[in-house]
Amino acid sequence: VVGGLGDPARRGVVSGASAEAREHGVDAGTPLRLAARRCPAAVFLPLDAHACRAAAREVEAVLRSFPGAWEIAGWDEAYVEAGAGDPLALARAVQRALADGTGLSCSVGIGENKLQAKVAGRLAPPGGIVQLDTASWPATVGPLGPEVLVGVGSARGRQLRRLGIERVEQLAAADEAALAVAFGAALGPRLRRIARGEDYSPLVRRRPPSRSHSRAHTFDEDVDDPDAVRAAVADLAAALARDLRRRRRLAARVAVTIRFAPFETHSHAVRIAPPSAERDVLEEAAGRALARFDLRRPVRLVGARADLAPAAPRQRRPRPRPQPGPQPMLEPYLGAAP
DNA sequence: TCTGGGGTCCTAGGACCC
DNA sequence: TCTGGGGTCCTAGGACCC
Repeated sequence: VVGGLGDPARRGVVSGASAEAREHGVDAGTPLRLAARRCPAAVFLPLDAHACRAAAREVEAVLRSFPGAWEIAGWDEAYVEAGAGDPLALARAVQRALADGTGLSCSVGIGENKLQAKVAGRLAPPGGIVQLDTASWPATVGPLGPEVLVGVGSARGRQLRRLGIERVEQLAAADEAALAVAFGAALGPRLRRIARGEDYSPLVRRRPPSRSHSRAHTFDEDVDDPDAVRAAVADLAAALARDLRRRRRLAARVAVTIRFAPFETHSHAVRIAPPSAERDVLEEAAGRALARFDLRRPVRLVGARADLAPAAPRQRRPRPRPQPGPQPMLEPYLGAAP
């Protein structure tokens, strides 16, 4: 069982578990303490982010060797464009290349768009391949619970069931106006399109620059000393400043999150002008945000987030110097008046 | 049972402006 | 004194993803 610090006595959740552990009801997301109770014989290992990142890069290198467009969608997920070729043959070739190049196995989902491919991947057994298309979608996915869809987790699944929608095919046929009332004008109709396997999102070859960066820490035991909370937030702000300087990004806003026991989460944010990655500036801003909380309750988690100023544009060729000669005259500014 | 860490996106509501 | 009808922007919270 891999997860957290690898110590089931400490707070953390399971990242991944062997088939043997999964038979005991230990799966990704299971609290480590519960995992130890369900499967006392399990060996617990810490999540090794460096090893995971290194493996992800190896996988990426293998995918790059294929001619089609590809999109990296996380540490253990990617899309490859099959083009006009046989997608099943491509899937097998990807699996072989990954096994040869990295020793890793993967499951593959095939679809006519990213949504179908992803849902197919969810249905595939470890190391297996599942193919979906618009024609087979209703029979294969229709009878399943809505949580199989991307964008429907436990909360929306619960809400759908409250509306009497227990299967994907019911969501696909649901009244659009009713969905808009329940989920919002944009999200409601979109959920219905997802249930129909409709998706026109393009492959994203280049990851856009990140919009935020955050750090958080859950205490092993709830903390009711406000000074200890303040110290933890200051540490997070300092770590954030280091991260931002390494990434050459600036914070335009700093938000502090406090999760009170047992599990109630709130956040406050303050603006930083001009944007900065200086430790003092971020610490001061985090302190101001934290001051808006009433800390007379035990705290379970502290978090600090930087909302990033737009990334500096990449260096380009120097622009040609402005031509000498008459400059265009500026429009005289006229005050708005009725 | 007791719920991590790092992200993104969407929505509701309020402030503010004309 | 009690009050419209557009907008936009910001914040906080929630849901989802891996």
